[in-house]
Amino acid sequence: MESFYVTTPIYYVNARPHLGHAYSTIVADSLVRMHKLLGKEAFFVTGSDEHGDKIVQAAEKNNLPVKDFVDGISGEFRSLWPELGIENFRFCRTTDAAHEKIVQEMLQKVYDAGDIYFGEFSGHYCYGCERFYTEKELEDGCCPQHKTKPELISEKNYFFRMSKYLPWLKEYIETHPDFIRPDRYRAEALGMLEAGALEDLCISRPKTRLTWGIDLPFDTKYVCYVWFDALLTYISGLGGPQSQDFARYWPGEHLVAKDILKPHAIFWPVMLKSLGLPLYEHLNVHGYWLSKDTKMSKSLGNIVEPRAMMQTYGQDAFRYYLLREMHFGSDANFSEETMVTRINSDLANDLGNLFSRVLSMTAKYFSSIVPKPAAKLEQDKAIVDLCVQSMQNYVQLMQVIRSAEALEALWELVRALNKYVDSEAPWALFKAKEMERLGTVMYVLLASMRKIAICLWPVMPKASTLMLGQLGQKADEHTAPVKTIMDEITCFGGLDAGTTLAEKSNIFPRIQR
RNA sequence: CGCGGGGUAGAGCAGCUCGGUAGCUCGUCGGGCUCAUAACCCGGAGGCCGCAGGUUCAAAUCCUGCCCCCGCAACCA
Repeated sequence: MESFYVTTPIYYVNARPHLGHAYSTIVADSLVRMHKLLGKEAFFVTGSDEHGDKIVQAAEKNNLPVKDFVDGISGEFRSLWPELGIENFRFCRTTDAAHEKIVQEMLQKVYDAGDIYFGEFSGHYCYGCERFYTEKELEDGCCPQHKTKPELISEKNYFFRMSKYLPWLKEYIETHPDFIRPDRYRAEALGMLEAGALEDLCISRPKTRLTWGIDLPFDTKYVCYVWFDALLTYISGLGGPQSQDFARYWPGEHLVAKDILKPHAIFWPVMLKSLGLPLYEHLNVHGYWLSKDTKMSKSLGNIVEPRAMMQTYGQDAFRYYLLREMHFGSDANFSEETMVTRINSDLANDLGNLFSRVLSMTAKYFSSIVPKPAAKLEQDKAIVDLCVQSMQNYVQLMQVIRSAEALEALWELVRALNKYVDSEAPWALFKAKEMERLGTVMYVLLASMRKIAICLWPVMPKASTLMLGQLGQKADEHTAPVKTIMDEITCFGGLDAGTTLAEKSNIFPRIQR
């Protein structure tokens, strides 16, 4: 059986989960479900990044021991996902003993390969902030926080010979056009390399400054830099390079937001190269959810709570909205108003109403039993063709994480079916007692609806399951409804005549404003 | 000249790689149907495609300049 592996970022636990985290993770889940629908074995790794300065500071602010603090936030992340219909994941914490062990092994390996050296670094250090500032961050030569002059201090640290691999990386990105996608972020990454401004990466922090981290195996007076630690989760989540899962699932896909492009586009490939491991397949970079064209932030008070949205609008509708509204790569605006519009027009009016009208007609005309189709006319064949077309586009686009376009492609079919109902006017056929023709029309509709329900499982697992149930199909939200969707694309049947259906349907009620 | 993205109907977006009737969703106006969740279907109105030049028989699409918005800018999640 083929396999598929994807990761979300390993979320930094200095704050609670917000909309952006939810989006990344929902995309990962829908992608995994899509691949399961293609008959593959698939899962994703997500988790929490728990080391570093910021965490220690956040814990202090909350008057909690660091361990208690990270346990709390990490737990919040972990428990949120199932509420959003997200499953098929392994949740990894950078404080897990297994992870720490692998990080140390990897550090030792890079060290032994001669890619780590001990050197001196000097910079503007603010004792108040306990961090270095760059020239440009300083305001009139002073720390922007404390308005004091930072001290120019030198510190001995371990450096990773990143520069050695940068020419290779540049060429790799140039010769692999979709290694980083969409294209704009590939250009951005090349820009970082172009500038020639990247130097070797400092991968240690002296314990005099920070103890909350993983010890360097070759010098216990230092802990590991958080990114070096966190990125390795993508491998430790599989059990490390020696594991069976690694052999089976690596290389996989990465899913990140644009703010962490650099570590994933530059640091990580170089680390993998130095470790002698295969590079990931693709780095898939998405944009930000904005609120009124502005970045969401705690200080502005425009943070969107995913749990609250889910509770108000429902898990499926929330997932649909996020996956339909954001064109992967670009920023998108989040607002409840546009969400309600989407839910009402796409889900209630187009899809929900289609189910409602067709099921109630089948109840009226055929006592809710799937009729046997007779010979198909031109207009019926057109629907069958469109089914193939839409599903092909949908599956193809979902795989490259263009869910907005994918859903658009599927909705072409939904709209065409509503149109077909109108043009074929089953109620007129019924009045004219043309039962054979009526049976064909209803069959075409019901069989198409079944296809749509199957397609939607990755996006709306609960609704998909409900729809399939109403169509007399066995389904549950945790298991892909068919062995492989490819078989469904090539053959229009799949719904047996004689199947008993639900008498009515109200899966997506309109939201009254 | 730091890097990158963007400026297309009232709103949100696609089209730009490979020039040739400007497209989609929502909204709006008019009509149709009656199976349905006041839903569905058809038709209309609405755009000098940021500005100014250039190339071309022809430019939203290629080139040049300018204006405006947004993000990023070496240990920062």
